Amino acid sequence: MAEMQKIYDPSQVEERLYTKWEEGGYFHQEPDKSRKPFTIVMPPPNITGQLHMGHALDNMMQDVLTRYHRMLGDNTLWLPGTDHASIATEVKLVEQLAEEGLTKGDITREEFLERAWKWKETYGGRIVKQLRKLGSSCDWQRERFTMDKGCNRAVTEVFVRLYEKGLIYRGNRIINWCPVCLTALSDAEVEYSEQASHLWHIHYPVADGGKGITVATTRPETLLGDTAVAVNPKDERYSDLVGKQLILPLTGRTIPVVADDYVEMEFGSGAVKITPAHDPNDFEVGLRHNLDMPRIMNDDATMSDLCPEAYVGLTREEAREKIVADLREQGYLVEIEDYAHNVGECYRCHITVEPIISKQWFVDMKPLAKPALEAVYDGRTKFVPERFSRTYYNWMENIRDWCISRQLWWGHRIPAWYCDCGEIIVSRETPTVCPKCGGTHLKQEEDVLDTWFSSALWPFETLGWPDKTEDLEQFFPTDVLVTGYDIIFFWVARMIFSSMEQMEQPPFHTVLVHGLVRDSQGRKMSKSLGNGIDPLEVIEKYGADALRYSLAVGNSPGNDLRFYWERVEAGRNFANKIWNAARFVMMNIGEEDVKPLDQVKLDLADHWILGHLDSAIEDVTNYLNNYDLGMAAQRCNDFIWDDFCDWFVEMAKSRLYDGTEEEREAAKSVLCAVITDSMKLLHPFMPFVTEEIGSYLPGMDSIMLSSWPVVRGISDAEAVKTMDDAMELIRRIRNIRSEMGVAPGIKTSLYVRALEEGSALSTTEAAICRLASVSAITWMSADDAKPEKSVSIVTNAAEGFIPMGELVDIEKELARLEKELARVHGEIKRGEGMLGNEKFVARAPENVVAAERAKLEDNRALAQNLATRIDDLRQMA
RNA sequence: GGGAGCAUAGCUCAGUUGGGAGAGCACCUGCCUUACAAGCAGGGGGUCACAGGUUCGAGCCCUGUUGUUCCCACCA
Repeated sequence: MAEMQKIYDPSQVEERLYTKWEEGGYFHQEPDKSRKPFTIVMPPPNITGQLHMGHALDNMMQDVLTRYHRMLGDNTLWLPGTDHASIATEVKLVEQLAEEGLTKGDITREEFLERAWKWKETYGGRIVKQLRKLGSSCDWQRERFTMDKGCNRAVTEVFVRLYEKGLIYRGNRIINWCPVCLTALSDAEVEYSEQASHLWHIHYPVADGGKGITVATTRPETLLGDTAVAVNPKDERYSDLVGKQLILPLTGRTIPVVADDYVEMEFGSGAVKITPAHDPNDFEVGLRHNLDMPRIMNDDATMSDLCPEAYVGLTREEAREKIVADLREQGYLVEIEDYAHNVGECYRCHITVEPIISKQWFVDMKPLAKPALEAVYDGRTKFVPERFSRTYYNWMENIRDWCISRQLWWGHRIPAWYCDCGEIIVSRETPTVCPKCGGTHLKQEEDVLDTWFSSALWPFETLGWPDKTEDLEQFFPTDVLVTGYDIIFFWVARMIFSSMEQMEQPPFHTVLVHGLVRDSQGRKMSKSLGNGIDPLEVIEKYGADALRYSLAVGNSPGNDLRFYWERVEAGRNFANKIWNAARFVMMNIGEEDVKPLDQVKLDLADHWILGHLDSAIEDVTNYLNNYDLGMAAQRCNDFIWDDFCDWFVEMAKSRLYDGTEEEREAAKSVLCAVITDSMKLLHPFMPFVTEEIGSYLPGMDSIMLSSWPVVRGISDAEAVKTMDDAMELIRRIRNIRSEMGVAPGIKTSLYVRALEEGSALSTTEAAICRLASVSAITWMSADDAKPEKSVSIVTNAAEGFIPMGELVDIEKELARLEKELARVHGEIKRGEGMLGNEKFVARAPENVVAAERAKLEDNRALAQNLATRIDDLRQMA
């Protein structure tokens, strides 16, 4: 057997073990109908991405669950993959072109895609290599890519199905346009931030004379596209002007005054300029009043030739400046007011988006949203923590149609073809003739789909859908989705409605939500701030186990956590601690066989540690089942460090060094059993060090492939209690020594007043002496103490129960709780005006009420129990 | 405007059926005790934001207040 090093060095271990696991096929399992499946699909990182702390956290959590379920014996699959990240990748590629002095216009689509695939080959593997460093036990044999052939087929299938159902349509609508990426964006892809700006008050004179109207705007450059001024129909100030024409300054055009409810009378002057082509609200007004919708900006946000000649070709910023100057000069500018308002930016390039009318493809969301909402309402999918379901409701109930077309090249090209006759053909296969006119001149849609369209299908497209594969049958629906709260809208919501539509069931039963990893000052880690911590650097310095530990301990579901090097250090220290504990065990076991627990005579300390091990197993199992990873990790730490290392190992030394053969056998057996189970419990969190230690343990091939520990129940409760007394005794002696300033090296004799004659404590006397640094214990009766010359300790085994008053009327308590419950649920009852005009009937309360009622019944039973106990105690007293 | 989170020891945070106020780091004291100084033993330190309420009992449940962070909506 190899000698264990004094200090655990992860760099000597991690890569070797990972290679062993991967090449040994440890991560891969074939579908096995005889076993319960457990499936996680990995949120696919972007191929443009580099591993960051968010990935580290996300993947640690998934790995913990995966390793746990694998050890439970489930048919476990963690399916990895990467995302083509349409827009993000295209941004990179355009940058790359720019370095060569080129633009997209200089090369063909085919050349561009060739570069993209090449880019994917070069950099796309980077992130998956990095994920391996974390110890991620995902099945790389099943690795997928959102743009591989299978995914492309799934995307096409879904698109065609939705189109045929009338849920995908093409239309002229106002959308968010990024003038740099030169593509449409969905609402979710726009980020808003408050910016200091101005409110410009501009006077629009009446064409046939009269006082005119002053409007306020944050965007004076859009004036050139105004086709009306709107006022509230109830606003008496303007009632005589409705229907009249106003002069639109700088243009020589006249525009009508229209009445529309959208206008708030109280804000500003109560009159709004209407630019239908460049503002979502104005667009709606424009539709209602049949207004012209001139697009006054080009795709790159320069002023279009629908503007007066003086402005054509200016950028929107230049146009604003010139227009304000011209208005001022011509006397139309009434006032400039400071004003802060929210401005939308492209989530990729952070340029201010321009709302623009454009012909795009959309998904009709309302019919899809309804089943997706129901799935969460009735608990088929649960968010952990639960509060994120409200975030989800909030978004899904107010869902708007999803703009899915992107004017990009890198992505799934929309499977639609246009015939010269005007017919649109949406088809799974490339069509050759137009079914309407028989024409053969068909041109495929240039646009690609939103990245999230393919991500939305991830839980089933990766398992072989639309084919009915064995994988799909066994592993779908998946179990847990682990992700940050920041992409609930982008991704989770879309996976749920896509799965409800295509698979007629939710894609997973649990969404485990985690927070963001922030820096030590609580700031978001970002490239621009330069405050990001590279997980690979952490791994290099302290090991993947230490990193994982630092992300697990002290983190509760859904909450952000701050990154601290100190925490990683604590993880490293813990790894080293257990390494040395194992080293101690191995040194003492030697080459001899270890007897099974049922063949040795257990002493007090054995019963005690085995009892504590049982409860640790129980707790850790429960925590993991409840997705409370932080608590589970903490519990492992506490048991191993405090109970096992600080107490049991120390207690066992007397027997190992000075004990009889029988005592040595027992100590070795227990040490071995406990360290083995400890490594198993900890393995999901710290896979490397536990696996490495496992390789030294007798009869252990791989901790990773071993089975999850089970409660033994062989510990004797009385013995545990006596051991607790012994520990208390030791603590008191230590205290007294410390107060008296007696160094540990100086052994004193100890007189203990035992409460009982021949206490069981005496069997562990040697260990107590050792831990308390006393040379001997003299047991005395309670009457014989000689406190003045010796340390006198009294153990009090019968100390204290919780004093509890009389429990009052249980019925009253129940009634009160129920009243409260009714009120609470009265408040959260939802269902007003959701999904547009369609009234959605919520059925949240029924099952919640049932659950609450069950809880109350439990409470009641508990209360009755306590009352009985108190009665018993009273009678005893 | 709507919604959610957070406020517990000097710092960062745990605390899930209401009954012990805790961990890591920092600090103080004593220890190189043959697994581990990346360690061991002992210790100081908190009116659990504030005010009410329910309860025999509240960090935990209810109401309100203050401070703070975030998400959604976007009244020009």
